[in-house]
Amino acid sequence: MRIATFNVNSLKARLPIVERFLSGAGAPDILCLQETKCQDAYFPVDFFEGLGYRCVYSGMKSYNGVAVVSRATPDRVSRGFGDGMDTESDRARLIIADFGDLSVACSYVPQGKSMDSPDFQYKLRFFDRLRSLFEARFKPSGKLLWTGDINVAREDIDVTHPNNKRDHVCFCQEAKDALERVISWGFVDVFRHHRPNPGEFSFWDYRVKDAFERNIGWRIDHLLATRPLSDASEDAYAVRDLRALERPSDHTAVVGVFGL
DNA sequence: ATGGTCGACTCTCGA
Repeated sequence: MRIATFNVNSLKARLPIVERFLSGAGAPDILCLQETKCQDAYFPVDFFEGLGYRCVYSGMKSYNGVAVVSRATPDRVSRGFGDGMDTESDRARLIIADFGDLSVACSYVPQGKSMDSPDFQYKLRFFDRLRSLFEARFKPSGKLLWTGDINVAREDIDVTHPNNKRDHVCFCQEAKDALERVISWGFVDVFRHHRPNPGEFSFWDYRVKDAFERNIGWRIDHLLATRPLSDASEDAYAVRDLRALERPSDHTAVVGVFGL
């Protein structure tokens, strides 16, 4: 089965691209969406059901918003961390869906704005809360995929110009350390396992001229799998075709193929 | 290359 993650930067604006992705060859069985920017009351349920998919979602006005779209109906869904401290933003940034013994955590990790911003502290806390949630609800010996826009590039090969980004909220050591503390709970970077070479990106900044054409990008959308799940992984790839369509998102979809 | 653009929504913010 295929599991994909895609930061759509407004679901409404990207419906034609999502439709193409879900209708074509290699359509994912499970698609995790971020930055839907869509309130729950307006989520396009009928659009997805018309394509043969179920959907669960957690959005808010204007910003954030995540969803899990799937051919199968999830057995259980949770929104936010459920730690008694959830804000509207938290609930619109994390949704977990269970499909039998497979759990899929779809997250939109806060970007952080700048290292001296309170938003950056929120980002660091977000990672800590994710680790606590994984510790409490899951086991590294189970099948869990943590995916989404994680907003951290792990290594120098995950960005085009690493030396210009040492103070960036998505590349500074503090952010990397926070991500690594979650990964060290028991995740394998499935995409990097299958694609060891530089130049594999999932995000190209709109503000950089011809960023996609020149491949000036970042790998910040991740597929992180517990060992039993990564052992079942057969391939992973970024769907560059979606960027060739009209009005592309600044991210593209990243797909993992699993022998499940 | 965070100078730049894009989307949602207010006339600016977040990314």
